[in-house]
Amino acid sequence: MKEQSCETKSAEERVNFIQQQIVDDLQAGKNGGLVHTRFPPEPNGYLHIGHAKSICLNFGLAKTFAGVCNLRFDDTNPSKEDVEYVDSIKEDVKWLGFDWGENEFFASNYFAELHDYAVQLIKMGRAYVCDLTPAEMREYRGTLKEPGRNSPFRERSVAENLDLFARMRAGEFADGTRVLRAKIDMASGNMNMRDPVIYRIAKVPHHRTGTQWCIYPMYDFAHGLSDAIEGITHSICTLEFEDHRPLYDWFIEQLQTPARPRQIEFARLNLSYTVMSKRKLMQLVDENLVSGWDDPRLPTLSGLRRRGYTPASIRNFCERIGLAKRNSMVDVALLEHAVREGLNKEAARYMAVLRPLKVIIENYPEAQVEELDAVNNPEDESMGRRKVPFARELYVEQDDFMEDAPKKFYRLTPGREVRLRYAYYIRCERVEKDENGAVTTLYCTYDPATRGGSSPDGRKVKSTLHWVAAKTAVSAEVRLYDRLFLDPDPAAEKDGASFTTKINPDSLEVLNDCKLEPALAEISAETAVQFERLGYFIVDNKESTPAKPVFNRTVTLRDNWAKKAGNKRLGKRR
RNA sequence: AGGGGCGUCGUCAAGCGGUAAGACACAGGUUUUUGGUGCCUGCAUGCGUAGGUUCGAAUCCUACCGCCCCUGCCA
Repeated sequence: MKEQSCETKSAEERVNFIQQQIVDDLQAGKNGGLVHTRFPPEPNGYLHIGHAKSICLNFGLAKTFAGVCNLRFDDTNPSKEDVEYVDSIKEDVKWLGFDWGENEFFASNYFAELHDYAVQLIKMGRAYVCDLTPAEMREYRGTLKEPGRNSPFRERSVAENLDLFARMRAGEFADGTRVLRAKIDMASGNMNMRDPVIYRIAKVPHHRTGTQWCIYPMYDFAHGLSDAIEGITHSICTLEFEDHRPLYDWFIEQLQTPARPRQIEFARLNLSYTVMSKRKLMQLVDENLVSGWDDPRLPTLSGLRRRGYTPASIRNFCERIGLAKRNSMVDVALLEHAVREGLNKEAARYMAVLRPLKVIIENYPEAQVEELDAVNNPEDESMGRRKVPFARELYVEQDDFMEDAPKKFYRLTPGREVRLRYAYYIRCERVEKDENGAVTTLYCTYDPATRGGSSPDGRKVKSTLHWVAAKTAVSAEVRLYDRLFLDPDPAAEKDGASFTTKINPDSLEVLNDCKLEPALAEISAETAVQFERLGYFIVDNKESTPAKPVFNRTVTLRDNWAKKAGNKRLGKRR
């Protein structure tokens, strides 16, 4: 052991606790050396970044152990599920970058087998039909501190149970009048073992099996047995299912399934400044607090996609957050870091002015237009260069000019010379204001010797501004997104106030008169770009048109100036 | 008569009896035609608390304390 500690594992080789357990199983010779996982969403909502953690985990495990990962829809409750969701789930998993090949399954495909397993349990005397009402059943169940009582129907004969269950299936009884229960232990400290319901009557058409069934299996019964049917070796789920594990094992043990899957639990992802539960996401959508499941402020995969997050950045994020069993809250700053890191390398740079301020270069020839040379991505030579038109009338950012500038402000101010990126040094000579005293136009002069952005005399300039030539500018709408909630943990509702009261009123700001350099008109809806000095943006995949381009801000660039200035007026959220 | 889990930096997270990795955040510095990027530096004598075992404890033992989950015919 001493020897091993000498060759300590590198960060790359370090494994999380689930990988460790799989390695242990493999070394113990279990499952014939195979690893087979599954990602089992219920098609009753859209996937979010918490699901991404699970997807990356399950598909990742399969990959590292040369195994397989199934996509299985856990569709055992037709009243809540819909094909709309199965379609969106498939799209999202694919987009995230995972391929389940032929391994697309549905728990509903196993309804016949599951039914047979239930019959088998009845024959073994391990399941019975119970006529208690839901209220009665609750009463019989006991409480956390007190044992439950046996149902008066617990000792029905096998023959009677078989008959009743067959008639349940045949549709003879109304919803809620009878259930099939496993006969385990009403006195168990684990509530899940107090004769859990395994089948209920629901005369509801199923999105895949139609009206073929009017009884549907419960999660605990269906899930583990579906795992067994598919030959899953490691069934990864979240912490709240930890005390369902004895039940999971019980069904598999009783029914002596050929495959013996093992359930392992991990802590689900919580992200600061957002909500992750399907119920809460659904509420935001239903109450029109957001524009839909793909609202760019939501942590849904469709929302993140529309916001401009890349699959790679999300996978990267999932890699970095680690895996453990303690409940935790990951700082959304880590997600933002992951997307900036990726986009810094990949995104082409362009110039766009969000809040235009007119600049007139008085000594620049009236009709002249120059094509100036610009680098597409300083991080990646191979992305080449482009031409940007420059002319007498330009727009710069309102934030980049201050008439009475504090000493630390080194952008444009009267009398000061700054650089227009890839263009010239200009000096602000005077300003024009409207009747309210607001600056409307900057009159500047340029130095023709500084073409390209550097001066032959080596003269320094305090800052470099982005700009767009007025004549050739493309007008666009730009949507500035910020975190949806003011509270780092809106779901906690500590003060008793609903999470919906903590929505950030500034989570969306729509700018209608933005000016883009012409090259931006050609950008496709899938291509992330950087607006220099502002952030990363993407064409809105729903509402942008060639006539009226719409860009969404994915994330701002880090901004030390705004941080230091510590105030909004000086351009905090640009 | 309760059962099941979890406590290591502001936030995640390694650590598996040999003397506290890493990331994000934060704070400095430096480079820079993006106040971006990159680079450098700093950031737990401490691992929920208290005892114990040991040459040696975040790791083992005991007792406390704190937090999360469980009483759907949801998953």
